[in-house]
Amino acid sequence: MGLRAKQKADRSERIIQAAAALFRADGFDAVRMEAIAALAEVAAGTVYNYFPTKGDLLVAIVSREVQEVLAAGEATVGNPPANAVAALSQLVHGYYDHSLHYLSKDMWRAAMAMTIQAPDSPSSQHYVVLDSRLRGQVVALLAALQARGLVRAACDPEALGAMVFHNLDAMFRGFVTSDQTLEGLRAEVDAQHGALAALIAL
Amino acid sequence: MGLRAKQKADRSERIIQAAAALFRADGFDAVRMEAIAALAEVAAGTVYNYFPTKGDLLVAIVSREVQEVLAAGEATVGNPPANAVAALSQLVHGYYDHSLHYLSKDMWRAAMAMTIQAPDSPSSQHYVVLDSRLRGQVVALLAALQARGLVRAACDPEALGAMVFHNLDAMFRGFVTSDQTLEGLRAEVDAQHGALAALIAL
DNA sequence: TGAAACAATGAAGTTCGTTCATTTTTGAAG
DNA sequence: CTTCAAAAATGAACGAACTTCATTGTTTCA
Repeated sequence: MGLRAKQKADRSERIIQAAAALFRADGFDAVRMEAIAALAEVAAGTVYNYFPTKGDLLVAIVSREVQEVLAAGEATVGNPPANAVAALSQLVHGYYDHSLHYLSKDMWRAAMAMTIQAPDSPSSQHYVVLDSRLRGQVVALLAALQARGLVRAACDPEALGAMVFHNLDAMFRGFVTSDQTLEGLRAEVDAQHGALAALIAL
Repeated sequence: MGLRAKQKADRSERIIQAAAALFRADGFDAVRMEAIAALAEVAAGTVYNYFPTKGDLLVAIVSREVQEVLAAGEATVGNPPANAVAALSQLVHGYYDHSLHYLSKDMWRAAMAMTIQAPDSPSSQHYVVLDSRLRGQVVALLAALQARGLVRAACDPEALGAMVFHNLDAMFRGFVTSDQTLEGLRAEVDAQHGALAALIAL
C-alpha cells in the first residue's frame, strides 16, 4: 500500500471516529460538518471526498455496528440452545445489547428516519441490505431449530422469521423513540417470544 | 357559531385541502409553505396561526386518514367473518386499500420519518396515539375471534395482536419505501397470515 | 526533474421554514 | 352609531448549516 492509499485509509478512519464521537455527544443534527472536520484534522470539503453526505457518515457507523452483531449472531445460529425461547433470546439479546455500543438512540432515530424518507439514496439501500441480513439470520435460526426438532415441522420459517424480525424491529423502534431501558426492551420481547413459543415449539 | 369561528373553520379546512393537494402532487419536501398559503388564499404567516409547523399540517392529513380506517375497522371487529384468516384479511385490506386515499407514499414516508426523528413533538405524539389505536383494533379482533372459538384459547391476543400489528406496519413501511403495488402488499401479508393461522386457528 | 493526476482546502452560496412587528378585522359595550 | 380592545392576518426578513467548487498543494512515475 502506497503513501497515498495509507493516508486515505487513515483519514477515512479519523473522520468516522470523529463523527461517531460527536454524534454521540451532541446528537446527529446538532453536529456541524465543520466540527467533524476539525476533530478529524481535515478541512470541511475533505469530508465530502470520503462521504458524499452527512447521512452516509452515519450509515457507515451503523454498518459497523450491524456487521458486528451479525458476526456474533452466527455463533447462535450455528449452535443454538436446545430450546426455542432460549435460542431466540440469545440471538435477540445479542442484537439489543450491542445496539448502543457505537450508536446512541438519537443516532438510530436519525438513521431510521433517513432510510424511510429517502429510500433510494445509496446509503439507505445499504441500510436496507443490513436489515435484510438480520432478518435472514432470524429465519436461519428458526430453520436450525426446526431441523433439530425443536420447532414444529408445520411452521414456515420464512414467514414466521419475517414476522419475528419485524416485531423485533418495531420493539427496537419503540425503544429508541422513548426512554425505555434495555432491560425493559428485553423483558417485552421475551414475553412475546414466550407467547409465540407456546404455539410453535414442540 | 359566530363569524369569527366560522372563518376559522373555513380557513383551517382550506389550508388542509391546499396542503393535501400540493403534497400529493409535488411531494412533501418540494412544497413550500408559500405555495400552500397561496392556494388557500391566505398569507404564509397565517398558516402558522393554524398549524405550528409544516409537519403538523401533514399529521393533520394522516390523522384524517387513520380516523376513517379505524371507523371502518370497527365493523369488522364487531362482526368478523367466521374464519381467522378471512377476518384478518378483511381488517387489514381495509387499512391498506384506504392508505393512499388522502396520502401518497411520499407523504407516508415523510410522516413516518418525522415521527421517528422527533418523537417528542406534539404531532409525533399524536401519530403514536393513532398507531396504538390501530394496534388495539388488531388485538380486539383477535380477542373477538377467540371469544367466538375461532382461535385457540391458549393464544394471548395482546402479545399476538402486537406481533401481527408490528408485522403489518413493517410490511406497509416496505410498501411505501418501494414501488411495490397494493396487490403485492396484500398478497404478502395474506401469505404470512396464512402461516400464522395454521398455528393459532382452531 | 517535471508534469500529470489526484487530493485537500475553506470561503461563499442557497434555500425555505419560521418569526414578529405592523396592519386589519371583528365583536361588544356605551 | 361610534369606539376600542382583542384577535387574527399579513409578508418581509431572518438564520443556519450542508454542500459546492475554483484554487492550491501533494504524490506518483517516467
